[in-house]
Amino acid sequence: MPELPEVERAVRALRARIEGEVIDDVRLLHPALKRRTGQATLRKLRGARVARVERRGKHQLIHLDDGRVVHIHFRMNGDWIFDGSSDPLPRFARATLAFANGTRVVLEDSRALSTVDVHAAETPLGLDLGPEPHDPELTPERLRETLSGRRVEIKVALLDQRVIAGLGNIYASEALWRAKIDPRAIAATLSLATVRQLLLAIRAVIERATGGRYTHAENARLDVYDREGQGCRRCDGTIARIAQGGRSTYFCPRCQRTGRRRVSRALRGGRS
DNA sequence: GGTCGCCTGGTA
DNA sequence: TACCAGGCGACC
Repeated sequence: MPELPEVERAVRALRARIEGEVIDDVRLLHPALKRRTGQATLRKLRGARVARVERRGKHQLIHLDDGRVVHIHFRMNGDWIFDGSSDPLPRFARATLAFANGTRVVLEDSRALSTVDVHAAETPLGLDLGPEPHDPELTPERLRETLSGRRVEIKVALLDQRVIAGLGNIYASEALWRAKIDPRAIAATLSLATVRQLLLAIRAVIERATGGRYTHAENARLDVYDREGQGCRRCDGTIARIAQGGRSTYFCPRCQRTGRRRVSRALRGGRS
């Protein structure tokens, strides 16, 4: 479930439940999670109070009043379930955070790729993230500057969290469609005008999704993602799916032409 | 810069 | 049975 709007939604729900509350018990239920964080570290969380809950990109940070930070990333499938400490655990419960007031937060994640880490106080988190999409300091000029050093395809560059924090595979495809940019265009070659369109598109697709949730049942508002073989909503083209960096990209080869690479006749196969 | 592995499930 | 999955870090 996680891209920025979904994580934002999760963070807000988490904040409403746990800010100011005292931790009673934190448990990791899956071997992959236990491998990352030891039992002793978890035990020491007891009695700490949650000072504030913050999102940075797709990371969720629970700041404790002693400066420690519980750091959660949902990866592909994670989500929060809020219930009471004696309720039966959901099938894919991977971690639980129980609080003194009886609130229980369950990390549910069928694929078990989510991560939970505890950072010591006064320690840099090392998230290495770029600006948030709505950061006013993220101007077209600055984004172009960032992209100017990248010889990768623009779709691949957009998934790099150091370029823009929080953008994921769905919205990268959606934004490129909206801006009419070929996802295979080389990032460094995009003009300032094109980057300006791209930034507007990124903000628009995220804006549209905030508070929403793109499950399969509800993704009717997606223009290209998961629409391979279906008609483009803007032209007579047909949505195609290609692989970039091991991920699926959906796009319309007919109307997403900005930045498209010219292929020489010789490379194309020698026809005159 | 590109590919693979992590995990496990849903779906064609 | 095979393929695909909203992410990311390790590896060549």
